[in-house]
Amino acid sequence: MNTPLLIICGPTATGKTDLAISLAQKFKGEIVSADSRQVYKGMTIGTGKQYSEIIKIWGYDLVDPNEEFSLGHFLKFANEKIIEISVRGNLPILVGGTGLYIKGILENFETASIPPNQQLRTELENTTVAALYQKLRELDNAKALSLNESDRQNPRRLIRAIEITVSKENTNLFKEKYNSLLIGLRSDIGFLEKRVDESVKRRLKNGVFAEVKDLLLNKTSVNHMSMSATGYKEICSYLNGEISETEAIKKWKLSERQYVKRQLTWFQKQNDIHWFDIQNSSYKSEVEDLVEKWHNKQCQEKSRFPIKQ
RNA sequence: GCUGAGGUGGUGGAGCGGUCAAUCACAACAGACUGUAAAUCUGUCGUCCGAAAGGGCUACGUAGGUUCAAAUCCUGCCCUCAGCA
Repeated sequence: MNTPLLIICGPTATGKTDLAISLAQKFKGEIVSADSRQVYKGMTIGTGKQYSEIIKIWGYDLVDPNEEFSLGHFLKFANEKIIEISVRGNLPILVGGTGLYIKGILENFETASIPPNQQLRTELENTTVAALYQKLRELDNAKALSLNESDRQNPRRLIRAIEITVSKENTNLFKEKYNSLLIGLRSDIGFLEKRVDESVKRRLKNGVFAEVKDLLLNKTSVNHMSMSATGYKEICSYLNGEISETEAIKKWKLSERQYVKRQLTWFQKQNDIHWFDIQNSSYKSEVEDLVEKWHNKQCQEKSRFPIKQ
């Protein structure tokens, strides 16, 4: 029998973690965060981490903001964590807004374990998209043809595709299979925008500016991926004197809204998500009912086919 | 009141007689996504008809004028900004 895995996804500022905590209490769960920016130490206020005293949340503070972290690291970490939690007899709950990370857990990404090839990336840095595409066609024509019009013009994707063809690494390292239930939280865009604005306000009050200042003082490079996070990016521009404080806040709010839309576009396309509107006052109990049914079924099967973990 | 600069699409800002429905950027809208994913990339973007090719209409403060042709030249008027009174 496959490991049960409860997943809570959706755009930012929908209360995913709050919901997860309450479900974890009810169903004896532990949370694994699927968030590409909460992995960085010291990025707490801006990324909206919610440390909980009652429920363990894994996946926060995994690396320094100057370190590399990406899908491959996440899959390794999260898959191990989920199994551990399950072995412990608890329910693993994966919570987050990083769509690719969640997809990576659910599907088998064969090439996700191939690490970046820095030398190659530097070499190809200034190559035009046309030339990159041409190169990919020579190396792996099938792959090149499989790319859509958008990706054919995306240097980052083209370089990665080339990187994979050149790689000698073993693939297929993350091969877990889960019995998952996906819960998606969302609402109409106007409501979500309001929530996002409030959340920005709250984080300002909680001292994000000071947090970013500290990070920069601790030698975090503005060019590092961690500092491309929404809010951090804008605050860095302000601290570097490129824009005013008011502008930074305005841009931050804007980026948040745009991010919400991108997340909605992504998640809308994913299959098997049970969607709940957070404006619906009874959504929490509806989620609980659904999870309970699913959870009971998992438990029954477990007792019917007991296997040694 | 005088002098100088300027008024362009949702915004910033090019254009300075024809190839202009107007470079570009931003916003907006739609979308893509298999180790950077809170990243990156694509398409649309005055309006109407059309599946498309294409066509019609309305537009560069405003009213006139010059010209075969005006966002671009000239004049009046109305605004904005800067300097002087």
